[in-house]
Amino acid sequence: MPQTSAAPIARPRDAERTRTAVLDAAETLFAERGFAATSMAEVGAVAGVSRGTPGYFFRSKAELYRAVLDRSFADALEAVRAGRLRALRSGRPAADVLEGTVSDYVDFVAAHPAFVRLIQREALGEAAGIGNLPLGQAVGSEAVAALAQALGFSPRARSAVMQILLSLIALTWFPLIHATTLVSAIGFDAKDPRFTAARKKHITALLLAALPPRRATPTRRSSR
Amino acid sequence: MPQTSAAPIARPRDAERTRTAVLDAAETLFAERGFAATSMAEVGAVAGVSRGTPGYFFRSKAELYRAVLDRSFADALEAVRAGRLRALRSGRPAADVLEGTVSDYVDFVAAHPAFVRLIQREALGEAAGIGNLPLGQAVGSEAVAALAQALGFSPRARSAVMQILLSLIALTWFPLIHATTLVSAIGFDAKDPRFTAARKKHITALLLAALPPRRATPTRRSSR
DNA sequence: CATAACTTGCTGGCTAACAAGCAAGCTGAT
DNA sequence: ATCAGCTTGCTTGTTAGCCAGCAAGTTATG
Repeated sequence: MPQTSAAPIARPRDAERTRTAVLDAAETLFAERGFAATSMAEVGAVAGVSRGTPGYFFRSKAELYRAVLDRSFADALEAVRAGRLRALRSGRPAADVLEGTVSDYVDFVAAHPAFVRLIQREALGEAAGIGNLPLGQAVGSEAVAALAQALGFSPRARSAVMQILLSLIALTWFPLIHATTLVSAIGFDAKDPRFTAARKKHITALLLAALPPRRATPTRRSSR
Repeated sequence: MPQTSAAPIARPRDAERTRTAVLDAAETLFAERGFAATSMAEVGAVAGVSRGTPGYFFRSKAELYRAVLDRSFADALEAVRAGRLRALRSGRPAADVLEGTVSDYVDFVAAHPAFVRLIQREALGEAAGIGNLPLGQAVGSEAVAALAQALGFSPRARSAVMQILLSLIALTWFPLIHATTLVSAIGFDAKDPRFTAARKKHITALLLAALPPRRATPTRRSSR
C-alpha cells in the first residue's frame, strides 16, 4: 500500500506515469478479482490516485478493461516473436528446440501470472463482448507459425503443430491456475521449485512423444 | 424458459422440487457469468420462482454458491468412483486402461461444462473464502488412488501418477474452456467432432509416453 | 366429517450500501 | 493566464438481505 496518506503529498504531475499506474492497478485487480468484482474506486486506490482518475484517463470501466487486455496481448505477441527468433538462431534439432521452448514458456508464465489469469477469465466470458478477438487471434497464429518453423514442420503438418501448441499451453498454464485448488488437492506443493522442475521434465517428455519419430535424434551435443 | 406465464398458474407446492430448481439455476448462472455478476433475482427468474425464494431456501448468496459447489463435488466424486470400478473390472493392461480413461474423461467433461467452469472460476478465487476445500481434496486424492490402482503403479510411483493425472485434467479441460478463445485463435473449430476425436488420440499418445516403458505392450487385441 | 389452529412455501415491498459516470471545481506546470 | 491533470460532490441505478404477509397444506379438536 504505497501512498495511503490522506494529506495529498504534492506528487509531481505526470500523465504518462499516472496512466501507467492506473493500468497496472487495473491489471492486478481484474486478474485477481475479476471484472465485475473490481470497482473503479479500488483501481484508483491501488494506483495511489483518487476515485475518479481511472475514469478520467479511460472513459469507462469497459474501456479500461479493454486497455488492459490490449497491453497484455501486445506484450505476449512480443514475447512470442522474441522466442521465435531465439529458437531459429540456435539452429538446434527439433527435440532440443522443444525442450528449450517448454522451459522458457514455463518460466514466462510463472513470471506473468496476471496475464494468464486475465486470459483464463476472458475465456470464461468475463466481460461479454469487450474481449479483444483480433489481437488474440494474432498472437495465436503467430505462435503456431513460430512453433512450426522452429520444429521444422511442413505446412502440411499444421494440424499436428496446433495440437502440440494447445497441449503445451494447457500443460503449462494449468498448474499455475490451479495451484491452490487442484494441484494441492492432488497432493503437490505448487510453490516447491522441485515441483516446477519435475513439471518441466514431465511436459517435455510428453510433448516429445508428439514429434514425428524421425529416428533417434542423431545430434547429441550436451544433454543440457 | 418454462413457466413464464404472468398469471401464477397454481403450481403444486413442493419444497424439494423448488430447492432443486433454484440450485440448478444457480449452477448454470454461476458457471456462466460468475458469482459477482449473478444476482439472486436472476437465479429466481431462471428457476421460475420469485426474487426472494433463493434467499428463503439458502440464507445468503454465499451459502447458495457453496451449496452449488457441494453438490457438484459430490457428483464428481461419484463419477470418479464409478470410473475406478469400471477400470478395475475390465482387468486390461495399463495402456488400455489409460486409453479408456482418456476417452471417458473427455466425454464426461464435454457432458458437464458447468462443472468445469465452476472449478475453473473457483481456481481463480471466484468467491474468496467460500470455496469448499475439504470436498475438493477428497475428489483429488480419490482420483490419484484410482488412477494408481488402475494403472498398476506402486505406491512409490505416486508422484508419477500425480503428474499424469494433472496432465490428463489439463489436456482435457483446456479445449473446453478455451473453445471460443485460444482454440479458435490457434485455428481449430472446437465444435467439430473430428477435432474432439483428434484430441482424444493426441492426448492418449502423449500420456502413454509417461507410462513406464515396460517393453512394447505384448497384449494386442484390437487396436481400437 | 368439519372446521379451527397452526406450519411451511413463497412473494414482493423496503432499505441501506455501493458503484458508475458526469460535471463542476481546484491546482500545478508552462 | 491558460490548460491539462486530478479531485470531489452528486445522480442514478442495482443489489443483498430483511420482513410482513398471504395462501396451500397439515394437524388437532369437536
